[in-house]
Amino acid sequence: MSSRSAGRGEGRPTLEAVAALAGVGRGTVSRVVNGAAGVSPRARTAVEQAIAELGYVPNRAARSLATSRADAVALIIPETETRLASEPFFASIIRGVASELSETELQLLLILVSTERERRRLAGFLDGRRVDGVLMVSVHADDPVAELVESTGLPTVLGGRRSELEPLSYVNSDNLGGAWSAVRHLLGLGRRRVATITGPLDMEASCVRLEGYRRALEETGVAVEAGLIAHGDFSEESGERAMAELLVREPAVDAVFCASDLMAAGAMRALRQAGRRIPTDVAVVGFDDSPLARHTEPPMTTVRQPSEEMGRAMARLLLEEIAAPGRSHRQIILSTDLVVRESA
Amino acid sequence: MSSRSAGRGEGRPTLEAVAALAGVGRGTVSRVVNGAAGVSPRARTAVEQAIAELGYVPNRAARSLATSRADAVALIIPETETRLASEPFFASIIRGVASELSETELQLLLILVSTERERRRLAGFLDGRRVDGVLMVSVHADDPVAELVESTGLPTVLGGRRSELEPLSYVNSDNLGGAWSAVRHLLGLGRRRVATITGPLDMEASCVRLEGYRRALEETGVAVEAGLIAHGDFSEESGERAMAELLVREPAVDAVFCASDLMAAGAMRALRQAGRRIPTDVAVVGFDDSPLARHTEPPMTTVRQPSEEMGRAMARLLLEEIAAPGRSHRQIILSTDLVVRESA
DNA sequence: TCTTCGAATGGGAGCGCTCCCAACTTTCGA
DNA sequence: TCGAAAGTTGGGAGCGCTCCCATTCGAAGA
Repeated sequence: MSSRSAGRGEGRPTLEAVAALAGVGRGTVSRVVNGAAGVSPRARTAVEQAIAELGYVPNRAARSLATSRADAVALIIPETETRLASEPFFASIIRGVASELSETELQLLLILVSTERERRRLAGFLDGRRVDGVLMVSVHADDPVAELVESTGLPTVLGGRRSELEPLSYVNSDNLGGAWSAVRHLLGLGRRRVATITGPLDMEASCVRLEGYRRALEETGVAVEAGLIAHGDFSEESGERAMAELLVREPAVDAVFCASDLMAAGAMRALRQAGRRIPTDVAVVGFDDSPLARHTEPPMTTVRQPSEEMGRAMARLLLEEIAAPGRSHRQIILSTDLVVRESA
Repeated sequence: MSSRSAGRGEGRPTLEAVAALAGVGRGTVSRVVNGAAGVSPRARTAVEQAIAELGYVPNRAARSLATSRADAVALIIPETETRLASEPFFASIIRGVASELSETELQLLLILVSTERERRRLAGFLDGRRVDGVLMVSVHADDPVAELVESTGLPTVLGGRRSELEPLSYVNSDNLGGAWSAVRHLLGLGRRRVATITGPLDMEASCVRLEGYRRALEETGVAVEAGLIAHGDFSEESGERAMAELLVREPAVDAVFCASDLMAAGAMRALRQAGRRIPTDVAVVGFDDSPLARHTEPPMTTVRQPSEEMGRAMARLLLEEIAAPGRSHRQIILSTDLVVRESA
């Protein structure tokens, strides 16, 4: 009605315009738009018609301002370009999160943090209350980013945990069981000099996979030897290097369990260079079941972790946490399973 | 000053609170926060101190509402889960975009569109003016998503183009040159029965790569034979299938240029199954230089396209377009180069 | 027919920020 | 010494929505 808005020409239709056209008040339109109860069928119809006619779409900034909700969640990936691109794990997580979120009104903000600058920027961002919750994957033990997020008090769900007493909600895959079954498989094949290449030990997943390796060995009465344990950082190069070391240290090694497919691929390369046949001389098992595992020569036996489902579960948990902020934190463990191909 | 805000306890500090503490007006604080000129050094200092003391962070929703800017851009990926996870190309694009954007105040919204529902949701979203601009990759010729985006009139930059007369701004890699040099390399190796496995022909990149193949052949005086051209859809399976077909149709084939690494990996598998040695019997070249290319057996010769740089360039172009909406559209072509490994 | 109570409704009062203009200072040249 | 010009500053008026309360309208019960 105000001559002001009439004079502004091309502005998009507002709630007020819809109300005017439908011949009702703003409150009623708002109720209809938000699906609130207490609107007569007649009014509802009139409003819906007006909305359709005007092509009205609510202005989110205005809504956010009024409700102090952001209608968005952030997915934080504190990793380098290399890992992001080389590990399909992240893409799967993203996909899972996105698909779960697509059922809701929430937007997905992607935040990659690799430099110190980006970390500082993140701090300001989170304080600006631009998101209702945070998802974060690939958390290292003393990750300053994780601590930053935790300190904001925003609803948060991690993919993986920082330690056994992780205070935040998280979704994890059964790393222990996965590693255990991989090594059991190797032992079942009659291998007795079973080595392992671990991931970075400041990540809980790495430690737990190592623990699974240990337990499988112990259970079978095979001694755990320090010489059979080498360390990597999940990258292919580190796997290659670690395998080369193992070969020097323990020439009799006849199997190796790697904490990631990428490292397993590196290990396979090192083995090939050393003239060892896979799996005849040395059996290899990876972890992740990334697409890569099917391309190696021979195709890799590996532990599948349901990464897309992890993303979905993370999103679901976050939604719950946003809905009921008081509730205590929860965790979800997703099971893994061994995919037997030809490398072991 | 208002007793209201005093009574509200834990609300985050507002512009007004900063103004009160600094002993200046709202306008002055706003100017300082936004780096506008016309603030005396004294006032500026006082405001900065107050900001630091209060830990003030501007509320973005309020700013958006007042300025009708969203301070965010969307990256739309209209692809299936499979491609997203299996092609590191997307991850690199994301990384490039994110890193370029981290220099600015803009947020990155990631939108994956695979289902019809998601597409409809996207429409409402874009109309809601929740972003200042749109980035979109993997555009197919008659992509309804692209048309949707185009119809919104939002500043838009594509990764790849839909056709030669693409009206929107875009960043592309030199598909023609890349394919050309790959095939020239094969010919230089003395191969004469050079096949190609194309990508989906509703994508311009696929057509152009095929055109590069043709030209290289023609220039060298080698006839282009329909029988040597097989079609895939960028997936590994399609590459395997296409290679199998080729082997049946043209048993004498001695080289194959594949429009993606993934298809090349599939082709290699088919060759292996057929008992052909790579590259002795059949040389293979891929396209992308994805991490995968280094893992195949033998390591794959492929055309590198600078995907992260593509993401960066897209973001830069979009920033320009947002800053100067009137300007005519632009395009950037990034060069590709051949990475020679062992498969050719 | 009159009262009572719940359902439906309109619209004021913000949410926190930017924009812009009027007003106030300072600084200079005449 | 005075006025103009330039530099600063404060704060009103929104941006479009939600929240909430006062009001209105009906229908059911007495």
